[in-house]
Order: sequence, then structure tokens, then C-alpha cells
Amino acid sequence: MSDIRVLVVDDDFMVARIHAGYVARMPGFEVVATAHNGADAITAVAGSRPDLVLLDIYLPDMSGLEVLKAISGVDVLVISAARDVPTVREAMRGGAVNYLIKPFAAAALTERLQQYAHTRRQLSAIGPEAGQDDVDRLFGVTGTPPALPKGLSQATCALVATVLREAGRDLSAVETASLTGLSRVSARRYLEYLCGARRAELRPRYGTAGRPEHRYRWIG
Amino acid sequence: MSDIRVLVVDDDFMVARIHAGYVARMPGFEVVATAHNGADAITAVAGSRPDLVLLDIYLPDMSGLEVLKAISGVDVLVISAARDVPTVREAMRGGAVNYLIKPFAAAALTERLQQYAHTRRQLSAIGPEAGQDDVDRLFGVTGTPPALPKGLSQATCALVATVLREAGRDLSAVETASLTGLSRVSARRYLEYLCGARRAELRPRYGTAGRPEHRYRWIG
DNA sequence: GTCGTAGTGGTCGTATTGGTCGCAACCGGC
DNA sequence: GCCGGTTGCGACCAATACGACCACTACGAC
Repeated sequence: MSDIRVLVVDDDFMVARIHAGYVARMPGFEVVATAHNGADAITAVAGSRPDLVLLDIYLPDMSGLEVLKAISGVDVLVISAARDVPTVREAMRGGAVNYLIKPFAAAALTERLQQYAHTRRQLSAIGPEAGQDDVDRLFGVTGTPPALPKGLSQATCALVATVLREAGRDLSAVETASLTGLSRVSARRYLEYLCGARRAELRPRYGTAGRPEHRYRWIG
Repeated sequence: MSDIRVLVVDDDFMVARIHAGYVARMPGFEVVATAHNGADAITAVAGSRPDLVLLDIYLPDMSGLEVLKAISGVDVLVISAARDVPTVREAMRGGAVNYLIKPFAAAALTERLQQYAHTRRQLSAIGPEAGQDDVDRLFGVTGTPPALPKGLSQATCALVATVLREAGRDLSAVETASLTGLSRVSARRYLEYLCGARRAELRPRYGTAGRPEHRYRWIG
């Protein structure tokens, strides 16, 4: 896959240079332009066709929020010292993929860029038609009990949950497999899901030579 | 707090009515208008000043995505049979708070509306200035665990960190091993990682016969 | 000052499990 | 009746902790 093309926008020449340096050092990313005001940013978006824009809010000629509304077809990561709630909210509404408050650690930017790259890979892996579960993943469903991922069935899930609850103790993947009649792989998948849904917890057991054993316990 | 004002947009009169019915039955929500094409939707946004728009993509006069770009100052929840990836992506970029694929269960809409109400309460509870952690919550940071080096597991890392924090004093590698139940080698690896991540500090202790002892202290 | 000793830091090989990929069987829709 | 999608499984690959060994550093005895 080709590199992710990035446009860096910051009124401070030095800051823009630093941000560009961070991005350039990230494998898989490439800085295609920098801009120091809103008008140049909009021109650069049209000219360089970046995939992602690192956008400052405080610009000499216009607000970064206006730039955000003016451009389309690109993703935007806001990087700004502006931390008032209305600005953050407007950035969200404008479709910013993330928002980083200055000053920030280099690792924070790195992390968000990696997250962006990951989301991008997810997008390209979906296929022609998205399902509701794909969409939910993209929009980051939080708090809501995640719908069963593809490949998991309601009945089997209930079976695994029942066995784990009735056991009254923690079970390993192989034990669960034996008790339910499923294969180890399937049992593990469902146990993993129950963990993600906060209906079970995972605690590794050490002491044996070899890789630690994952033991699952029901926590309804 | 006053109700959340909702504008329902769908070209199909009956569908709009059904959606409006769902919303009206939700406590804390209020339908202030309905629209059946893009132009009416834009007018209604200006006239009724809703907080949230339930927006269809397929409209007779223009695409819902165009409507999304044309309106501002309101949140948008896309409800559409359109499930191709570019459309979903463009909706994300346009700042849609969520995306529901038709047909959907009534519970799915209810869930998303509740999630929206929850996010809204979070927003108003933040105060005048947002911190990075507030922003992360809003953007649904799933907390990408800062990629541990190969050979280290998330669960074990959490275990070691917890033991070290709860100890309230500095611990040696052997003490940590005994308290966590893992071997000295593994304990030391995780302690070393925590030091590198600035979550613990290392101070050698002398006075004992034998090689000086490395003592680790939690510095969250 | 030198050497012995003690006790831990660090590395390497190994064991045993976790996790992934592709396939087969089944099911519902056109 | 065919076909795309879903669900579970077998087999492989990789991960992760342990045991054993060597190395290193301070203290104490002479």
C-alpha cells in the first residue's frame, strides 16, 4: 500500500516544521505539503490531494474551523492550543478524526497517526458493502454492548455463557471446549467476546513452564 | 435539562413518520420538524434550530451528503439504506455522529439516541476548558494500548503495575515475582518496561552482601 | 590491596499454549 | 436448484513465560 499523504497546516513556521518532522519519521506516512494560513491550506488541499490534514485552529487569515468546512474529501486531524468546548465540538461536527491539544508529547501524535492508519486499513478491508457492524466499528461504538461480531451466533454464545456461569470457577479455553462440546478455537472466540463485553474476565495463570494459560471467569 | 430537539428527514413520508414516532417515544427527545427533501431539510434546520438531524442519504432533490455539508451547528445521525463504503466514509468526514443502515431494529435507533444523549451530557459536564482526556473520550478513543514490545502481554503488564502500585513501597524483582506469582525473569522484564515507559523508577540499593539490588517504585 | 563470597542482574533455549488462516458444512434467499 | 453468506473446525505459526546458566558488583576477610 502506498504512503498516506499528509498536509501540515500551522501558522508558526517552526511548529509546522516540527510536526512535519514527526510525520516524516512515521513509516507509511509522507508529508506532501505545508501551509501557514487558511487560504494556502485550501489551495494545498486542491493541489496536493493529501489523504490527511494536520490542521491548526489559530490561523492568521481565518479560523481552522472554516478551513475544515471548506475542504472536503480529506480527513483532518486537528492540532491546536484551542481547548474551549465549543471549538472542540465544532471540530467534531466538522468531521475531524481526532483532536490533539497543544502542547503534546511526540508519542501522542504518533499514537493517533497509527490509529488513523489502522482505521484506514480497516476501511479498505471492508469490501464493497459495509455491514452495520463495520460501521459501528468505524464510528467507535463505546459503552454499548457490541453486537456479536461476524461468525458468532447467539445460541452458541448463550451456551458458553451458561457453562462458564454454572462452572462456578475459572475455566481455560480447553476446559470450556470440552464442557461445551465445541472446538478449542470456537470456545476461545466466545470467551474472548464475553471478556470484551465485560461479562467475563481474563486472568492468566503462571507457574507452568510454557506459555501462560488464559483462565476465564464469569462476572455477570 | 430541556429536551433534545430533533429534525427527521426522509423522502418516504411513511418512513419519516415511523422514525418520528420512535424518537417521540424516547424520553428526553422531541421532534420539532420533518422534511422530505434536501431543500426543506436545510430550511428546517435554519427555522427550527434542532439539536439533532436524522438524515437520509437518498433524497429526491440532492444527496443527503450535500445536505450534511450545507448545514452547520447541528449534529447529524445518518439513517440510510446506502451501505457503500465511500458514502459511509464521506458521512464520517462530514461529521455524522453515527450511521444506521436501513432496515434496522427499533432498538438500534433507541440505543444510538441514548448514546447521543449521553455524549451530550458528557459535553455539558466538561466545563469551560477541555483536557486531552475529555477530548479523547468524546472522539471515542478506544485507548490503543501503547503497543507493548514483543513478548509482553497486556494482562501481565497490568498485573505487575497493579502489584507495584498497591505495594506503596519500592519492590525488588524477586519480591515482585513472589507477589505476582510469576518468575523473577518475567517480573524483571515487566518492571524494566515500566521504567522505560516512565511509569516506574529504578533505584539501586546497596548494603547487602552481594550484587546491589534494583528496587522499583511506582510513579504513575 | 587482593581474593573469596554472596546474591542478584541478564541471556538463551524450551515448553506449552494462544491466535490465525483456509476449508467444509450448513442455511437462507433469489 | 444455485449461490452468497455464516459458523465452526483442523492445522499451522507465533507468542510468552519459565529454568538454567553465566556475569557482574559490592562487601568482608586476610
